[in-house]
Amino acid sequence: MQQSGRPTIKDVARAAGVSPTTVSHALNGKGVVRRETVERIERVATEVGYRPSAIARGLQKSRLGLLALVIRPFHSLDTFLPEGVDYFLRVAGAASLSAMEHGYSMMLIDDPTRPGVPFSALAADAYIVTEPFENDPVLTLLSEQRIPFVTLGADPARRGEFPAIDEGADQQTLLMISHLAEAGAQRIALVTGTDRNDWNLGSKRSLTSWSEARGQRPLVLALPEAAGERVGDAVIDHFFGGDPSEHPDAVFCLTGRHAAGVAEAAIRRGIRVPEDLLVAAGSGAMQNRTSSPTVTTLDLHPEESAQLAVEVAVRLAEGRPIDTPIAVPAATLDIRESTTRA
Amino acid sequence: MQQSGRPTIKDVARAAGVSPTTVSHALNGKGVVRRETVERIERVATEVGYRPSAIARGLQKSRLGLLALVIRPFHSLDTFLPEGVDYFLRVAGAASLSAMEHGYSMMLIDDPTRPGVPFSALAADAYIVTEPFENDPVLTLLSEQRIPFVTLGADPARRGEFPAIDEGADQQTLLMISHLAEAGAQRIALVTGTDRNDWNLGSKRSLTSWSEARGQRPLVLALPEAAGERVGDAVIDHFFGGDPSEHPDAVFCLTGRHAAGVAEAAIRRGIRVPEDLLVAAGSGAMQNRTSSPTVTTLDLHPEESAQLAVEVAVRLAEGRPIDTPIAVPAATLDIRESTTRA
DNA sequence: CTGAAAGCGCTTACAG
DNA sequence: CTGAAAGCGCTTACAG
Repeated sequence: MQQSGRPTIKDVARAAGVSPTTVSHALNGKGVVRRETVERIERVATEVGYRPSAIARGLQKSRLGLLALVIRPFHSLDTFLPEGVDYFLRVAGAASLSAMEHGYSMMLIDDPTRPGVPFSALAADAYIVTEPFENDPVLTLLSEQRIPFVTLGADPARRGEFPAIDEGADQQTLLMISHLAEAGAQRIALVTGTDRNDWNLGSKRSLTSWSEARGQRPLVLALPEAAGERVGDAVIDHFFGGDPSEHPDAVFCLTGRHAAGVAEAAIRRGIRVPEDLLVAAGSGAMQNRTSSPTVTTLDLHPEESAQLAVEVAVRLAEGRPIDTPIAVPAATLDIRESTTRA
Repeated sequence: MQQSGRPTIKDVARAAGVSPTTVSHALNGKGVVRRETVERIERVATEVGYRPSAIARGLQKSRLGLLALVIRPFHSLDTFLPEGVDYFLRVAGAASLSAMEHGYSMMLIDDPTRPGVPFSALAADAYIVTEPFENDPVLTLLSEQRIPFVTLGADPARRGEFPAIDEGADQQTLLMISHLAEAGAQRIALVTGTDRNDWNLGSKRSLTSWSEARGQRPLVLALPEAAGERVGDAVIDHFFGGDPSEHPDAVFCLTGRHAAGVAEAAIRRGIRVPEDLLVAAGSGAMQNRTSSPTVTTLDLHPEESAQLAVEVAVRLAEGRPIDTPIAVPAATLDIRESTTRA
């Protein structure tokens, strides 16, 4: 029956005394097969432990039932994911679960344009690319190969060219700026990461124009995402080094860990939070809710976005139309102690 | 050339004026092909944007270059991953990265024994199953189908039957018990989760025999993992309700979030931590390092374990022998304020 | 050095 | 209602 490996459709056919065609029909509910035959085939199939090969089937339809999530900053997050970088992992978890609900599996991959990537890394039916870089080569590759994809956040240089779940980082930044201003901030500094994605670039643009509209020199500093809390002193040194009239009274860090470090460093150096300095984060890290003071963050709703991305990816994989523009979950504020003055 | 979809090996062959066989040989460095021919074929291949189909290739070798990570408590973690459940996500991240380094992609899947799972969920070359349940049907399925797998933690009912990265939860528990005893604990209570995995069952066994050896009635309580910090009051009520001579002076919670809740509830109710009560966690959550007091945890080294699991899975997928027993990274202690008396 | 043929395990017109 | 045949895109003996 099964000489070396798994039983195939032929084994089932032989054991049931029918042709492979009929087995296929019976098991897939295609064509017309007599009731009894179907039942016999099903019985035999489970007896011999038959399980159709996803690969062989994939070859027909050139679809594997596989989605891929490209976490763009995977490597800048460091070989081992630092604790507290919740955002991408929450996206990955939600996306995987959601994919299964749609009948797909989800692959987690790094950059598929690197030489020597596994072939399987390009075998997915559709791709979700999180936080693409400016002119991201991954998007270029996928679109050249006509492989369907959707991005989570836009390629800042090619916004609108590709399907995207994208509220716009500038939009999100504005939400936080307004909150800080309402909370009393006159001079807001921004700390971004260094990856050239929309999240970093768009926020900078947004803060810059806000500052300039008020006749202020924009206070912006870019520091590596992976540096985490360690950036605290560097940020304080940078913004509180020179002319006191140029000191910010609020610091908005795009990453939660940067914000945690800044709040800690400020307090350690006698700058009270929130009395002297408001501190807020773009993408919340766990410690922002437990630190003292707790830190105000944006909630980017990673799970909802991931679910939406999966939905779009599935439609693309199946060649079905997508609703455009895609309605995106809007960022909301989690207001905490660090921006709440008594 | 490429009528509807991607170019195939035939398109390349035609464009290069050779047979598909020669293209295959040239591109894979198999057989003997003249230098110039190889170069011409390579040139043509990139010109037409040819990329071999991982699926077709997979059909030959019945290998896709795909690994799968089955996160067993995926659903008990809830549809959306609660923040702070670091452990499994760190495993997932490290495993995905490590897989790519070995030339494989990594799929994240939920229970592949559920009816209606995508076929692709069973198409991986080898599986990693994290924290299998007692007599886990996933392991039964995989082993029946002769699909290679390795577990992260053992099936408590079938320890030793399958390849496993497994230090043994009882071992790990003992490490923490010793620490608590050294820190002055006389009576240690244990709070486990409710999944029937080795982590929960082995710890209970370990604490039970330790208590009984000292002539004490074991203090053990099982509460759902997903309840998180909310269990705090229930735990305090349970252990501090009755006879004061039976009150614990240390609580060891297997999950970090349980521990965070217990410490918070204790303090709120006038039980000082660590003076009156030591609190510790098995698997650290982020907030354990930032809460006040910070909470002592075990470090289970999820990244190293994940890497090791990938290595084993790859060997299994390729039919290579594995070193047994597998040398496992030992849990270590992260001693913090909650178990440090002045 | 190169290619025709068979085959991997399925599905899908098509014919009976 | 059932099956023989072709084909999905590759690889791999084998023959020339």
